[in-house]
Parts: sequence; C-alpha cells; structure tokens
Amino acid sequence: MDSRKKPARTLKDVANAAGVSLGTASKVMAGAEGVSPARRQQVWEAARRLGYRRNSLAAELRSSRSTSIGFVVPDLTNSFFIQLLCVVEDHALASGYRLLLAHAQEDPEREAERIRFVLSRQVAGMIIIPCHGYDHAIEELRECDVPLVMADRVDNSFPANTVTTDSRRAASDGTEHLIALGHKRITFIVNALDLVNSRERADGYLDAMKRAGLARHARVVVCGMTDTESHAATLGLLSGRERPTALFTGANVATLGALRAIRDAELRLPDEISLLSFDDAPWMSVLHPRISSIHQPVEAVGRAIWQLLHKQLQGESSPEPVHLRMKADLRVRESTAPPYKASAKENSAAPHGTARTRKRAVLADR
Amino acid sequence: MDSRKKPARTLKDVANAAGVSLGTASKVMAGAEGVSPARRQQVWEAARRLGYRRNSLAAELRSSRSTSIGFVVPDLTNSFFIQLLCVVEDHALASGYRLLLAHAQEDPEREAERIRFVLSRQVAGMIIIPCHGYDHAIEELRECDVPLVMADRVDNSFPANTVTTDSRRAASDGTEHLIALGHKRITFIVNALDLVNSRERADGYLDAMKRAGLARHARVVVCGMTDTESHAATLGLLSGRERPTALFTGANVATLGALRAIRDAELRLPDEISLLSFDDAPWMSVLHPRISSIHQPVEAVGRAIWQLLHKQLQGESSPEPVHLRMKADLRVRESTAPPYKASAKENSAAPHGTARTRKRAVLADR
DNA sequence: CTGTTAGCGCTTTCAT
DNA sequence: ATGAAAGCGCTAACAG
Repeated sequence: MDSRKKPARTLKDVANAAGVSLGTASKVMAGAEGVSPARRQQVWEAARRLGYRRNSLAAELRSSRSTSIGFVVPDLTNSFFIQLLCVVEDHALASGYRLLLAHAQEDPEREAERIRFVLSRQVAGMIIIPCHGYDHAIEELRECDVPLVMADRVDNSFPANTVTTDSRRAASDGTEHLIALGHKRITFIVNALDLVNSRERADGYLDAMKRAGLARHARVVVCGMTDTESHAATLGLLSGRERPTALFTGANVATLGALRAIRDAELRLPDEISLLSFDDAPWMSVLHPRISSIHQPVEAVGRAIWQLLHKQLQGESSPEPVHLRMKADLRVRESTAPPYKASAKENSAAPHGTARTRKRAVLADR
Repeated sequence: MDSRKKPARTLKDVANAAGVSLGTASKVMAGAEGVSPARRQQVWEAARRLGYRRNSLAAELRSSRSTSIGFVVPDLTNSFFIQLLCVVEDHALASGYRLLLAHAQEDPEREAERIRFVLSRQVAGMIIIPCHGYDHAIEELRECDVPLVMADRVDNSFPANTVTTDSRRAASDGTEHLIALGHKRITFIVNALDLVNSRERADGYLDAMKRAGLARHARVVVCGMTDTESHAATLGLLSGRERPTALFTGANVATLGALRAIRDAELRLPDEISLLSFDDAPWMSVLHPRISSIHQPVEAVGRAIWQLLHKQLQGESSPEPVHLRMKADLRVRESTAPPYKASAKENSAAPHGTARTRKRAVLADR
C-alpha cells in the first residue's frame, strides 16, 4: 500500500528497453507482420520484464477503432435481462467484442445519461433495451450513426433494427389457457402501459378476452415497475369485491409482488386463485406450486440481437431496418387450475374440494 | 441507415464554429472558471448546434484522470452479486464515478482476462469479487497500484482492503438452528472449497456440529458452481441410504439445485426434509414453503466497499490494508422444521403427522 | 480573460 | 525490416 504512484510503463519504455523503435514495438504488441523474430522476441521480453500493460484508451483514440459495445439495460434485478445480457456477451466475446454495461434503473433520465456516457466512450455499437417511453434514447441516438439494435421494449415502428418477442400473441395464448380452464374473471397486472411490450401484452390479453366474449370481465391493472408496487396493487385487487379467479402478471417483477400479495391475502394457489406469469425465472419451477409462465426464447433473442449488430459492425447492414420477432411459449405448470367453486370457498382451512382438486394438492406437495 | 460514417464533431469544430480558441472551448465544456459569459454562451450554442459529444477517451488520456471503477463479478446469475452491484453503483454514481462491469462467469481464466481488460481502460479503481482461487487476480494486480477493494470471497490474509461477511459465524448459527430443531444428520452442500468464503461456511458448519457432539454425522458435499451440478449432487445424496434430515446449502445457486432435487425425490419440505439456504433471495419468501436463509447485509457490504475504495481514491488510505467483516443474520422461515419421525415416513401421500406438523402444513399453505 | 502550445500513449504512414 | 514523424481529441500550462 504505497501511496506514490509509479507511472505506468508505456510502449516507449518497452521500445527503449528492447532497443527498438516505438513503431516496431507497436507492431509487435499488435501482432502485426513485418518484424524479425529476433526483435519480436526482444520486445516481448522487455514488455514482460517491465510489466507493460497497453493503454487501450490511447490505442482506440489513435486508431479510432473500438471493440466495445454499449449495452443499456433498464433493470438488472430482472432475470430475463440478465440472461439476455449473458447470452449476448457470449456472442460478443466470441466475435472479439466486449460489452460496456449501462444500468438505467428504469429511470429515463438516468438512461439518457448512461447512453451519453457510453457514447462518449466511443463504442463500436449499441444495444438498448429502453425504459418508459424511449424518447430520450432516440434523441441521443438519432444524430450519431453508431450501429444500433433495440430490443424487447420496442415495436416495429422504430427506425432501427429491433429484436422483440411476439408479446401480443403470447399473452393471448396465455389468456386462452386461463379461459380454457374455466376462468372468467381474469385480471391482467401490468407494470406500465407506456412500455411498448407491456402494452402489447395487455392487448393480447384483451384480444383473447374479447374473442371469448369475456370483454366485460376484462380488467387491466397498472401497478408500476417495482415489486412493492405490484404487491400493493394486487393486494387491493384481492381484497376488493368481485375478486378475480385468475391473475395474469405482465412481467417478472410484477409476478413477485403478486405472489407476495397472494400469500398475504391467505389465498391458496392454485385452488383459490390461479396465477400465470409473463416471464419465466429459474425459481418458478422449484417450489410449490410451480408457476405457470410464458417463457421468452432468451437464447434466440440474444443471438438475433448479436447477428443484427454484428452485420452492421461489418458494414453489411441493409439500408432498411430489420425487425425480428421471436415466439414465446407457454409453460403450463401448477399455478393455473380451474377456478375454485364459490361454495367450497368458506371452509378454506381444510382443502377437500373435488377429486381433481385433491389430486392437485397431492401432486403439488411433492 | 446511411452507411457513410460522418466523422464525429470535435471540440475543435465547436471552437471554430463559436469563433473561439480550442482552449477556451475546452474550459467551457469542463465548466471551468475564467470564461466570459458571452463566449461561454457562444460555445454552448455551437456545441448544441453541431451535436457535439465529448470524446472521453481523449479527455482521460490527456488528463490521466478517470472516473471509472472496474467491478469484477464472478456470476451475474447470483442475485447477491447483482444486489451488491446495484448498491455499489449507487454509491459510486453519487460520488461521481461510473462502474465498468466485468463478468468472469466463474472462470479464473476469463477473470484474469477481464481484469487485464479493465486495467487497460485505465480505471481509477477496482472492486473484485474473485472466483475459484484468486491467484490470477493477485498476479495481475500486484504490480500495478490501482486502488483496490476485494470483496466477499476473500479472507483477511489478503494484502489489500477487503470487505466480507462473517461466514463462519453465520454458518455456525444456521447449523445450530437446525440442531436445535432436533436434526442430527445435517449435510452441508457447498459449491467449492477453494472459495474462501465457502470454506469458511463449511468450517462454521463443522464447528457447530462438533460443538454439539455431532461430528460423526457431519458431511460436506462439494457440488460445483452450477445449479445443474448441485441438483445432481443433492439427488444422489437424497437417494442414498442414511439420508440426511436436513440440508444446509452453502450458496444461492446450490439452493436452487437442491430445491429441484428435493422435488424430484418427491420429498415434502419441511416435513420430510429441512432446508436452510446460505444466501437469501427475493423469491425465497414468496412461495410455499418460504425458505429459511442466512441473509447477508448487502447494503452494509456495498457501502463499506465504496467507503474503502473512495478513501483510496482520495489518497486518504491507511498504509495498512483494512479488513471489514459484516454480520449476517439468520432468517427462520418455513423450510426448517423438526425432523420427520421415521414411523410417519411411510404414509407420505396423506400428511397427517403430529399436531405440530399439521399446523405447519396449514400455516405454510397461506 | 483568451489564445497558443505542448503533449497524454498509441498507431500509422512514409521514407530509408 | 526498421525508424522517424505526424497526429487521434483533448487538457493544461503558459504567455499575452
């Protein structure tokens, strides 16, 4: 713990120590052709001896080439984004790029600031999963022509490459599953409707409800971006009259809050209430009951994002923006079941419903 | 989507457009004193008009001052690290620093590469949560004197500032809780013993077992870093003879695998087996049964990390490395209960144990 | 207050 | 194959 800063060794130091010119040393470190093996050896030797570490800031400044990709993510708490991040990072690394992560924390202002920051580091490209209304992002990015891919929370009207999940369709499928089980009072709990994909999810839900002639039962509750908020919203919902028999949560975070609320309301899942989660998470298939969910194809989305970006990085991009849309799939597990008969509702302490209900309980107990 | 790269505007362009010198423009953008309001205005104007964006690579290169902090994390899948990351980032941002995240993916080689990368970006400081045996990290960092804080997976013998949780103590407390419930065959499932903190956790477990005269029942199972591995290990454990009555998992990831194995083995939690998790996660208190766990003080750890680093950044660090150790607390929930009576074990389909067991089941059903 | 100048550490022609 | 020299975009002295 010595406080005097010994100035870092530079390439010049290495060149001097090796008795070669700066240019030659540079070539060696870059692994370029045209240096005799002998000198090459000398330079490596000197570099090791001096503990040389390249200054990539200087290198990138001079060559105006960067291998960093900005990745702007709205919420690191959301396992879907984390998974996506990991997938994309693997692809990027494999192609010789690194990710520069920027965390927007679901705050548009912070997002704008982070984008500015990333851009100021001269990244070669950008991947953005925007938060509430991506106006800021657009503004920042329109004028500069960095290769860009927008993901997840965008729609096809965005004037850049996008990769998304077909949320509307998936939400519709999910709702139909609930309807098929016999549910009518199905409530959709969504974080924010100014999030394009959440809006689509809500629309998909409404589509299915209407198609089934259940429009008058349709109910969309907007709960905010945190699990605390969704907890509160769900709790209100459950204690009100005309309680829904099924809940469909529009996102990972909302699911967590809803689940907590269901506990607090002392409702048994799935006997007294069903829950379907848009977004899957590892823990959902591990406890009792396993949560039915809509699983987004993270691998495919991540791969598509990288492909689109990589193409642009190599200057092979098409003049027209490409919009890729992936299909999500419904994973029926144990949190969705036929609605509870109102009559059986009262003696909730000892669950002895129909044979089916009974079987379920045992099954779920495993 | 135009493919010709319009070269980014530079400060020089701005200066020209504003009719001032480069130096003046620089002062304005830096917000420095000593520029007349009129010119200041002109420069801002020109900058906006041209869509100027500072090149922070150049700025940092020239001033050899950086506001980036490298944060090397072993596993983004682990919610504890994510939470820590968020806490530290908040503090860093508040002090005017940004984080440069590097994901080691539990791979020492990748970790070394990432550290090298981060260092080459001339960060002002480094925070490292090392993975298996941190030799690489040490090697890379010894010679350079960047302010450094090591966290979580280190012990006090490390020659730099460290912030850790008192794992040994916490694990010992946890084990005692299990013992107090009447368990004897308690197995500790740990990811890897070459992880200092895992080693400490195992030691804490062994301490408590020995103290209780249960040494001959003590059993430590090493399962690896992924939930797939811990799933397999736990499954083997549960199907073997002399099945433990309680499991104590040494980390987040191990808990997930163990839980899946318990399901697969069709064992009821906590009636047929108890589970205690070292590391808490939001989902653990949301489903049935809520998982008892040892909760690390993320906020405190994060704050401590930043304080230690910030002091060094301001040159106020003490000559001797500081080792901070935080206390974790046991959160008893529903996954830990007295051991199942062997006699009741057989008729497992319909759980009608003692009154206590019955009550538990109802309680947990909420 | 303002402009001029000299680099930060590196890459990249361009001669030799 | 090698070295010299010219910057990348910016900051920080230093004169004026």
